[in-house]
Amino acid sequence: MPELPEVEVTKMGIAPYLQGKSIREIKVRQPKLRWPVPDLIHQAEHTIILSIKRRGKYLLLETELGCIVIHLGMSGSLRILAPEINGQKPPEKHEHIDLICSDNTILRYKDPRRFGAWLWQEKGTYLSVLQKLGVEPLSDDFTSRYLRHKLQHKKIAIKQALMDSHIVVGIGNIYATESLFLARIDPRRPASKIKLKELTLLVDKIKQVLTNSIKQGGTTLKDFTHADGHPGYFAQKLEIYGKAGEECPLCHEILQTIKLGQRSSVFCPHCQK
DNA sequence: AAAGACACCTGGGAGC
DNA sequence: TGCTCCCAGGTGTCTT
Repeated sequence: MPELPEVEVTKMGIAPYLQGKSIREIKVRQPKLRWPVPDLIHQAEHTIILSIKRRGKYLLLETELGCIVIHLGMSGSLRILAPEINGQKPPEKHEHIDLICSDNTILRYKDPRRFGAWLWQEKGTYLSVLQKLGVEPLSDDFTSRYLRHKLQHKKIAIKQALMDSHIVVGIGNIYATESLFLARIDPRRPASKIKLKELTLLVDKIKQVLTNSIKQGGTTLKDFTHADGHPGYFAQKLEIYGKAGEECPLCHEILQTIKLGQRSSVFCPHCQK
């Protein structure tokens, strides 16, 4: 499930193959994603990919006329088919979109659950989904003071607040679970009740976990052109995510699982207060 | 304004 | 082995 590190690694993986290339054609085999793929996306055809950026979990392919905005949802992945490496493989099941460059390099999008999105943001206009996003967790704007300000009237659990992209982007269930464990904060606590000192530690752990994860993913970049379609990132080394019922790595008590905002949450009742 | 529920979708695992 | 059931997950939108 792609969270910020996976999207960042994807960006780094595909950028060298796409930057400066001309888009010959965008082939949409399955337009029914989270939102229908807009016809206007074809405006990107015959333009140059100027740069590839990331905002939250969105990838932005910038052209002269606007931006192709890609979200991987929870099962989406991108890979590169380069003519000299793996040629022109026919698309397989769930490979919904090809972005074909004039030199025959293909950016191929696969998304079995179709929770992802391909959108078009015309130059000078702004998609509301992008406008509403909160701060980047790895930027200097993401501080304990910012969090305290955003959370001061929030009664929801701190874990849900961390996963709210209007507050801070890119943190999903995995990294929210992990960073709260590392900061030893109980995920159920009301967001407004977390002390500034705890928020400082939490912000620090979030940045640390995301940075480490990007570093690990960066070692597997070559996989973006592997013929088997491996998306180029692997399960990261996680402390407690997905380990309910196992022992806490710190105190060896049994890790508990609860539902917070319809999402399962693992935590250690002994270490996280 | 804030919080909770819900929808979207498919693969995979559990249980029978 | 094969069927059914349930769950996972991101996030916008609708309801309370």
